[in-house]
Formats: sequence, structure tokens, C-alpha cells
Amino acid sequence: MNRVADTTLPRERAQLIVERLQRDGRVVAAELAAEFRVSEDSIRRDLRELAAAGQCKRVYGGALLAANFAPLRQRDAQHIARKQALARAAVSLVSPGQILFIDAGSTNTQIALALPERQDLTVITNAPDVANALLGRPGFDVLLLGGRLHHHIGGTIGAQAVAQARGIRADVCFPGVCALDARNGLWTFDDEENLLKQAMIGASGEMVAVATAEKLQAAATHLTAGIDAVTHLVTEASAALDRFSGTGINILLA
Amino acid sequence: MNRVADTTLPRERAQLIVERLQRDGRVVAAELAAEFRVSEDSIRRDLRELAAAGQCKRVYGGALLAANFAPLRQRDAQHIARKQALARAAVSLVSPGQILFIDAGSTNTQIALALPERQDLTVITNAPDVANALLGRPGFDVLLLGGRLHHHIGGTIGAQAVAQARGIRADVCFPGVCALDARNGLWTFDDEENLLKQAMIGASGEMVAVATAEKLQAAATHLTAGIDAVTHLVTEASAALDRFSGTGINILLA
DNA sequence: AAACATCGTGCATAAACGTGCAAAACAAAA
DNA sequence: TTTTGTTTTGCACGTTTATGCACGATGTTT
Repeated sequence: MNRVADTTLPRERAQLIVERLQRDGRVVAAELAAEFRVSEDSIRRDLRELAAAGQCKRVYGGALLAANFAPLRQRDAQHIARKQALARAAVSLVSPGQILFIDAGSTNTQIALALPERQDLTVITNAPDVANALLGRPGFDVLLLGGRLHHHIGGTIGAQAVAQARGIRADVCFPGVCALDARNGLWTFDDEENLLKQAMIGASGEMVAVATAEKLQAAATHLTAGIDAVTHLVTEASAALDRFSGTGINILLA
Repeated sequence: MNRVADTTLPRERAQLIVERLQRDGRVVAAELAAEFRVSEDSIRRDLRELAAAGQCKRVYGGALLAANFAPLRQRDAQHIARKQALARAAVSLVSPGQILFIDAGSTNTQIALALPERQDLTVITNAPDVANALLGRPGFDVLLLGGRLHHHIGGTIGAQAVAQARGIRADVCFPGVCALDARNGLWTFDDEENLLKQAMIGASGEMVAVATAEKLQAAATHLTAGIDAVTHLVTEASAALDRFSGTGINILLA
């Protein structure tokens, strides 16, 4: 996570600070000063300007993400904002150079949008929506899983996609979460969708379940993966988390 | 790293700066001056011009990539009305129940949008954009060709997509047209893109070339298909069509 | 309350900037 | 080849921007 650029343009630095802010939700002045090799005075000046522009909220020691970051376009803008918050938290688990499986789903589309650019990431997905979110952005290698497109799921499924996924080895998998419970694990509705998710998970080192609070109360028909296969759970503070206490899952709250 | 060319034409230099900008997202004036062996003044002049042309954003110390500079999306936005008109004409060649290849490209995205619903159409495409245009609309069976996504083309290319396309038999193919001339036929820029187009065309009974007027004057590097492989040409009334008179192609004007 | 960290402001310095101008390089016409 | 006209370049100049430091003020912790 070293940003040892000998020459970082002032404006570029401000931009990077914003990116970091969006990703982590907060920044510490002293840390930034060390990373960019400038005095804290300069960082403070940057943060002051960003705060004046409404990009962040200045606090003692650093800055926080400004709350008023809601596009508010759709009717379910509420859901989108929640999913964006989850996505921002989820992408903090990604490191430069990693290979990611990103399954179809509206939350996962937000994850794709929130992924940082120019980090040499490889993304394998079955969702044209996810592919579109990454198209034209620098630093992304995108692999599309072929096959028949399922309209309701919003991604490809079937033998071909499964076979293609099996031939890959990835670092992290972001499966779409239909339902998740602490006892059994991850559930899915559709049979073929289930098979593809299992292939993706099996081909990945880690599995990050990103789910809104209600997904932890929901039920579905096919058991996709046991609870011990879940390495991280990214969810909301309002979620019922007591049953997850003994599972050893790393829980990250948006 | 170092570009010690003794002879770098001014125009060429600007081009290289843009390339670097696209690759790194930023350029430093002092570094460029050293690499091109010119004074910083000249570099500053270059950057000023590029910024005026909207290719980059000038900042203290150098320049940053313009935030909204997405090569593909930009092409999408251009001539939308003209492409919609072409698309409306092109879909009149489609009959219910047919199987269609739709290649990547902004014009072809418009074709997908213009296709009639509830006609039991099967669409095979390498473009997530095309898939998205059909997603959720009734009466479409969509097959996505897997593989590595090419950012500039806006679709998948490579051995996998080619193999998948070869295993299909379709009625009509809508290849993306980089250039078309009456003597030789259909041309393409990229080598791998060319191979996929050939596979699509070879797997289809008919081939419909949909091209704006300027595509008939353009040139490209790879010959994809001979002129006799083109069954229909959909283009604009303003196009130079005299040379196509003896080819036996069915010409449809938007 | 004392000790300490962080903050904003003012100031000096250095780097980068735009502008105007004249020399140099280049291309086209004689 | 020489001449003419255009483009490109480097330099000088005054201006703007960014930076680090000093210093007093304001928070935070113990």
C-alpha cells in the first residue's frame, strides 16, 4: 500500500486523497503526509480545500467522507445508497494485482463501480452489468463468462460458464447473496445459478459475502456454500449479527 | 522508459504524450521535457493545447487525464440519432424466430435496442453493452460469448469467443463495420477482433453490414470478408454508393 | 490543570506558469 | 540553390502556485 511516487502532482494528490476517502471512509493527515512525502501542512491545506468543495468533512486529525453523497435518481435510491456504502466497505478488502470473481447482482455492480482504478485488477464476471461498470476504466482486465443470459439473474449461467470458471484460479470471490444464515451458510434460488456460484467459490481463495441486513433474515432454496467457506461478511450495522459470533468470520460493517 | 529519439516531430510528441496520459493517468511536465529533449516551455505549450482540445486537464506541474475521457463512451455519444436511424432500418431485415449474431459496436448497440420484443429472437453477442440492451426485455434469448474484454472494442475477443461462435449456426450476422469498400469488402482494425468477426460471419447464413456514410470512405488494416459475403448493406442516403452498383448487394437506405 | 497534538495564519522561498519576442527550423515557392 | 513565409522553439520577464517553517490559538488527553 505504498505510494512512493517521487513526483506526485498537487492536484493528483488531492484526487488520490478523495479516492482513498471514498474507499476507506476516512483519512488521517499524518498518514497521508508520510505516504506522499510532504509536510502535514500541505495535507491540511488539501483537506481544507476538499472540505470547502464539499468532498469531505474536516475533523481533528484528518477527514471523513461527507454524508451527502447520494445521487438520488431512482425510486429505490435508498437501496442504492445502502449498496454503495456496502460496496465501499467491500472494496477495502481488495489488494492491487488480485484476481476477483464478481457474480451478477445489483450489489455487486456497485462493488465493480467502487473498485479503484489502476491497480492491475483482474475481474471475472458472468454479468454484463459488471463488465459495463469496468469497461473503459484503466487498470482492469475483464474476463466475461460465456453462456446463456438469464434475464432475472442478470448474468450468464449454464455448463459453459461453469466450465470456464473452473479453469480459473482467483484470489477473492464476491458471490451474489440471496440469503445467508449463520448455521448453514449461503443460499441461492436458482439451480443453475447455484452451480455457477459453487464453481466460482471453489476456484477462489477467499469468499466475501456482501449482504444487506435483510438478506440475513431471508431464505432460499439451494445451499451454495457452508458457513465456514465464508471468509468475510460485509453487511450493515443494523443487521442481526449475534448468531455469527462464534463462526470465525471476519465481519466488516459499512 | 527513456525516449531518446533525436527526431521527434511536434505532432508526434503530442501523440506520445496522450498515449502516456492514457496509460499512467498523469504526466509530469519536467519528465516529459527531459525525455523529449525539449524545454519545459514546449511541453507546457503541448499540454495547453491538449487541454484546450479536452484531452487532458492541466494542473500545476503537469496534466491529468480528463475525468470523463472514456474512448468508447465518447463514440457512443456521437451521432446517436444517425445510428438510431440506421438501426431502425436494419431491424426490418429480421424475421421472428431468427438467430442473430450481433457484434460489438455503438451502432450495433442501437440495433439491439431497436429489435422488436416478443418475436422469439435469439441473439449471440460478444458485447456486454448489447446484452444489457436486451436484458429484461421479453422474447429474447441472449447468448454471451466469453473471453477477455477488450476495452476499446467494447466486446470480448480471443480463442474462447471464436470457438464458442464456431459452435453455433445463426441466420443473420451484424458485424461491426470499421471500413467497407466495394472492391474488397469488410475491413477491421484489430487482428483478434478480425478473427472473431470471421467466425461469426462463417457461422451465419446472411451478413448485414450496417455502416454510416463515412465508413465507406474509411480504411482499416485487416480484410475480414469479401464483398460477396455481404448480403445486405444498410447505410445513409448521403453515402457514396456508385461503386456498389454492380456487386449484387441489397442496399437499404435509412 | 498540565501536557501534548493538531490547527490556522503569515511569511519567505522555490518552482512552475503565461506572455511576448526573437532566433532557429522547416516547408514551399522562386 | 536562394528566397519567402510559417511553424516551432528557447529565453527573459513578471506573476501565480505550492511548500515548509514559525508562532500563537485551539482541541484532546491524562
